[in-house]
Parts: sequence; C-alpha cells; structure tokens
Amino acid sequence: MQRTKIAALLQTEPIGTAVQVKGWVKAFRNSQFIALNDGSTANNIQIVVDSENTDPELLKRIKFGAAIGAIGIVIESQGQGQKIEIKASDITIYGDCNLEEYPLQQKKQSLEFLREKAHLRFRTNTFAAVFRIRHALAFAVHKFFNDRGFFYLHTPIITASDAEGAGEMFRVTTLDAQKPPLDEQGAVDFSKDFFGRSANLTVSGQLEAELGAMALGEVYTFGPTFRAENSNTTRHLAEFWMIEPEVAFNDLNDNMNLAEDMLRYVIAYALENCKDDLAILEARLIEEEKSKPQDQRSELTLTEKLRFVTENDFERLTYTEAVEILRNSTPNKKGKFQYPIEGWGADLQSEHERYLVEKHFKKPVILTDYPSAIKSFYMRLNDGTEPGKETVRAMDILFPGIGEIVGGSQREERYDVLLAKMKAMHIPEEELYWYLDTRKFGTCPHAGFGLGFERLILFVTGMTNIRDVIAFPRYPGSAEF
RNA sequence: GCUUCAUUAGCUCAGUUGGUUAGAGCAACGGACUGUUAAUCCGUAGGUCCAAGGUUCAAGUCCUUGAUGGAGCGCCA
Repeated sequence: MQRTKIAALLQTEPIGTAVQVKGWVKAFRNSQFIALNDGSTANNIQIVVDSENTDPELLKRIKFGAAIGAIGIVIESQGQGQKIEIKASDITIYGDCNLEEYPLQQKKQSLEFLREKAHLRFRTNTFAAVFRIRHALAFAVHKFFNDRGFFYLHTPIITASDAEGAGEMFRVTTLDAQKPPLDEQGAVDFSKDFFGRSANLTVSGQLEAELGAMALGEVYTFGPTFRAENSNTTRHLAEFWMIEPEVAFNDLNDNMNLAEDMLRYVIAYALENCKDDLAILEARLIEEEKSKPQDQRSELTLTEKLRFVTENDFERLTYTEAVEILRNSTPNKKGKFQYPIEGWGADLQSEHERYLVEKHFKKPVILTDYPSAIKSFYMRLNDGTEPGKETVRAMDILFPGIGEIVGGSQREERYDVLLAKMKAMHIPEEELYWYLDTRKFGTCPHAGFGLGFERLILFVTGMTNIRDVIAFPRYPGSAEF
C-alpha cells in the first residue's frame, strides 16, 4: 500500500478508506492514542490502537520519538480536538527510540539546549515550523523574481578577488599548512596554490551579478555567503544565505520599490501558505511574552506584525533627515543614547536605528543618501552636494527587532567617478579591471541590493537568534554537525 | 574583540549570613488506565554542584584563572 502523507490526509479527509501513514510518535496517550507526525505539516494524525488485540511487546515500543507506520481505516474522530483519526489494524515499528538516552522530551525545551542538539532539533514543533517556513520563503523569493522576468545567476563561491572590502574573508587553499611554499621575501607564495593566486570564499555576489545584469537586464543571486568576522550577535553568521538582485536601468527609487515589493510579496506568501506553522510560532511567542514585564511585551501578535508590513508602506527618508530626527529626539536630549548624535557624518549605531524603527516610526524604514565616506566605493555619488557633505545613492532597509535587513544602492556607472573613488578608497583597480570594464563598454545606470535571508526568516518566524533559523549555524568557535 | 550575566539531577530551576545527609517540578523507569489531547493517577531511581587553583576548622555558597552558554555592543546582511 502506498504511503499517504499526513498533510494530504488532513486536507482530503478520506473517511472510510484504508490508508497507510508513516512518521514519528509525538505522544502515546492512554495506551490507545498515537499522535503521529511525518513532517509534511505541523499537524499530527491520531492513530487509535486496539490495545486489547495488540501484542503488549509491540505496544511498549510505541514511544515518543519512535518511527512507526500504521495501516487502518480513516474514520471521523469520536473525541474532541481532531476531525479525523485512523483506526489502526496494523502497526509497524521502523525505529525504536530509547528515552533513557534520547535528549528530546515531550515538553517544552529551551532554544539554547536545542541549539546544542541541532541534529535533533528538527523534530521539535518549533524548529520543524521554522524550517518549513524557511523553505516557503526561499521558494517565494524564486517565484517573485521568476514571475518578473529575472534570471537566477549562480555567482562563484570561490573568488580570487580580495578587493571588495565587504569584510574579512575565509581563505581557500590546498597549500600545506605546515610547510607552505615561500617566495624570496619569505612570504607564503600563493602563485603555487591551486588557483595560482590566493583565493577566498565569497563575501558577496554583487560585483559578478552586475556583470550579468549588463546583458541579461534583471538578475538575482541566491546563495551562501561567508564572512570571517569575529561577530558574536543574534543577527550574524559566518555562513549565511544572501539574495542579491541587480537591475540594469534601475535608479535608487526603482531599487527601493523592488526591495519593498519583494519583502511584502514573500511575507504575504508565508502568511498565505504557512498558516499552521505561523500559528505554532505565534503561540510560542505569546507564551514567551507572559514571562516578560508588561512594558516589554509587543503590541502585535506575530501574524498581526506580518500583516502590518504587507499592508503599509515603508517609511522612506534620507540619512540627513534621520539625523535631524535623532538629534531632536527625547533620548538624545536626555543623554540616553550611549552614542549621542553630535552632527552629520557619523554612521548610525544600532540604538539609533532601533529608535527610528521601533519608537519613532513604528514600521520598517528605508534610509537613503548616506555620507559617501561611510559607504562602499561602488555606490553612486549624488550630484550637487556641498564639498565635505558628499552623499551616495545608498539605501538600507531597517526592520523592527532585526535592524538592517537589506543594504543596497544605485551603482556608480560613470567610469571616471568610479575610478577616482577606487583610488581614494585604496581599492586596487588592476584587480577589478573586469568590474571597471562594465563602465567602459556600454555602461548604464543600474541598482541592486543584498537581502540577508536569515534575517528575513527571523522576522517572519518571530525567532530572535539567527542561529535558530539556519539548520547548522556557523559562527566563531562553532562548526559542529 | 569588548561589556555583562550565568553554569547545581536528563530538562527548567531553588538552595538563606560559608555550617550536619543538596531540593522541587517535569522527563525517565515500574505499575494502573478503552476516548486521550504536553492525558491522568500511584510508585521507583537519578548528583564530578562546569574545571583547576586558592581562602577557611568548614565552600554548591567567598577569591583567582580558564572553559562553555545567554544578552548587549562593534563589524554587517
């Protein structure tokens, strides 16, 4: 008999038909009722066992965590709490679960504990929900871009360029770590390395995506990204997934519209397609909030928060306007900021971003036109700014509880301006000749952004630590599993 | 990397001013139970108090160093 997945069973409710289901035991109550889950949905199917006519030795093996199969007739449930159940005629044990050793328990366990058991945490309701939502969001991202005529471009994971300035990189090498070949100066001779030069894991696919956009028009990347920063926070990983669209002929405004549309689309997709999983996470959050003092509880539930984002425009303002708001803000005047707003030019700290998003506007915020000095070399210089107050066509999207979820810009398409900027910022232009070539041959205005996929998942799931929304997180001191 | 808090049973945590034999709830294990919903009820067992060193007549409790974990900050997505 063909196995029926529980998701399909609960949807079609084929009362009266014989089915076979396979999954893992979530609970076995009263030596009679098995709650079975196969991962296809957050919901369980109830298997009713005729315990009087079942081998007691087999009954003993039906334990929390065990993998079993059941064959039986689907009937209308005679109890409360579920519409249908399966009256079992046959039970098969595929894998026993020794509860004296099994770390998971049939009760709430802390996220910190489960983080140390990442190989098993998929089996909890919370993590199964998170990873089903992660899938749905990834699918929605591809669907969003595909439906708009974008091409998915696979940019390299190994890059030879160390000139991008996007952070510390992981070296990729086949040289002997004990006795690497040395050059005349006694330095490691990377010309003897696998690629004939030093190589690293990518920190961004943007520069390569720009090359693709200059012919394909609209491209996006979606792949793993690596940063060897010693970052120890709830929103940084050494290995994370990033989505980077790049669009020819788009300006900063088009870029903001694209990012906002995309975020709203994928969140709406999750609201529509992940109701059961979101319900689990929402209930979890409500439970968690109960232990917090009244003033720290959020005003909105998880789904209300998501719906709010899909239904309201993001607030758009310039860096300069933001600095004015912050300068005149109550916390700044009362000296509550650890980093007081002195004047124009400094980068905003987390506390400032949080004030704007969570207190002042209470919605996602897009900040644009940052000082040139604090942003990357490839961002387009604004025309007509005062000397010393140059700004670039950058945009950062800030989300409540997460901070920067998107960072992007209109790119500097003018060869001379770009070259001058690279020289000023000590970017080796010889190494990036291929990037400069796009500005030499048929250059055009274009724009793009990077979306941190795990940060998006954080927002949608209401989880608060980024290590809980990727299956096997990599961060300083940790690469288990 | 910096700041800060923590580490006691499988899990979550209590442990008073340093003082006799370190506790609870849940989980586990044994039993009961034919309509349960984190089932319930009765019973049993379970400890390198993170590690090393120190102070003291006496350390789970105080001090030093380290490890691990959480939160915040920096770097950013």
